[in-house]
Amino acid sequence: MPELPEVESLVRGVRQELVGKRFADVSFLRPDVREVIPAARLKDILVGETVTEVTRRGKYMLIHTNKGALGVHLGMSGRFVGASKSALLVAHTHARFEVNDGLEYRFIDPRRFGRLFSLEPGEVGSHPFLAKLGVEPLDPGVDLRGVLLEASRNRRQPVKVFLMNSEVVVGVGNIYASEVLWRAKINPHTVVNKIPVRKFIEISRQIIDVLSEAIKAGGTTFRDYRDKDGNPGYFQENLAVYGRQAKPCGRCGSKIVKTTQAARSTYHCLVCQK
DNA sequence: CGTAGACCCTGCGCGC
DNA sequence: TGCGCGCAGGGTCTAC
Repeated sequence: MPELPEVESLVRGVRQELVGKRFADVSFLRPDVREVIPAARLKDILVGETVTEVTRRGKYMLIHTNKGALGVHLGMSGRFVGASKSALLVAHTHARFEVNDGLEYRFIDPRRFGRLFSLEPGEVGSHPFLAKLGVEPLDPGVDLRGVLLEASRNRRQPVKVFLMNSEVVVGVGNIYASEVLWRAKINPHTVVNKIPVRKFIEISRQIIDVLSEAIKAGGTTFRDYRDKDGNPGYFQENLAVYGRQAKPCGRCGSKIVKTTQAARSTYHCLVCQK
């Protein structure tokens, strides 16, 4: 469900509302999501503790206290939404994080591809889920073009699959990978180490531009992404190819085609993406 | 080491 | 109306 812009939008909202507040109670409605939830450790880290900051690493949201952090990944269908404590529970609500003034956050995830886990203080760089993640594309200190170029040297996979490899660069998921390549006028099926070096400037620039624009629009709600208030994002109105099979390309008017790569849908224009 | 494919799980829209 | 099928913003594990 969420890619980097959706998680970033969520993180900003949660940060604004939670930093400085204290968790009154935390409860888990089932023992596991994707893995077993470390319930006792999370209660120790959160209950009675003040939220010091809310951060993002790739598609992970991290809610910190002085005792450690709660890690949240939304998977494909996860939501992390604020609600009043007395509001009815919707199906697939797996965890409740109660704050001290009648508010709580709920983790809802029908497919259970998401995860809830604990981090010890200072473990952001070494936790098994985070340690192997690639660079943050929107970090101004990152030479994105250089990283992509270097990582592509020994790879023979299609460029779209390559861009979705979170061990190289985080946050580029199935929607934005197609969008980036349309903007860069590159066919998603092109083997990545056959792409001319000069084109990596354009690829990296479009990654940064697309993700930045999507964050400004509050993310993309193609099916069911929602922010902490249950509101959708609006970037879907700006999608050039994703979900637009058989519709005209906004640049050349040719039909957008839908193909499959690594079991995921890919969209591109046959004419202007070479 | 790099790559392809299976797999995890539930819900929804579609065609019949 | 009811049912089966395919598909869904992700990530990990295995076999080659």
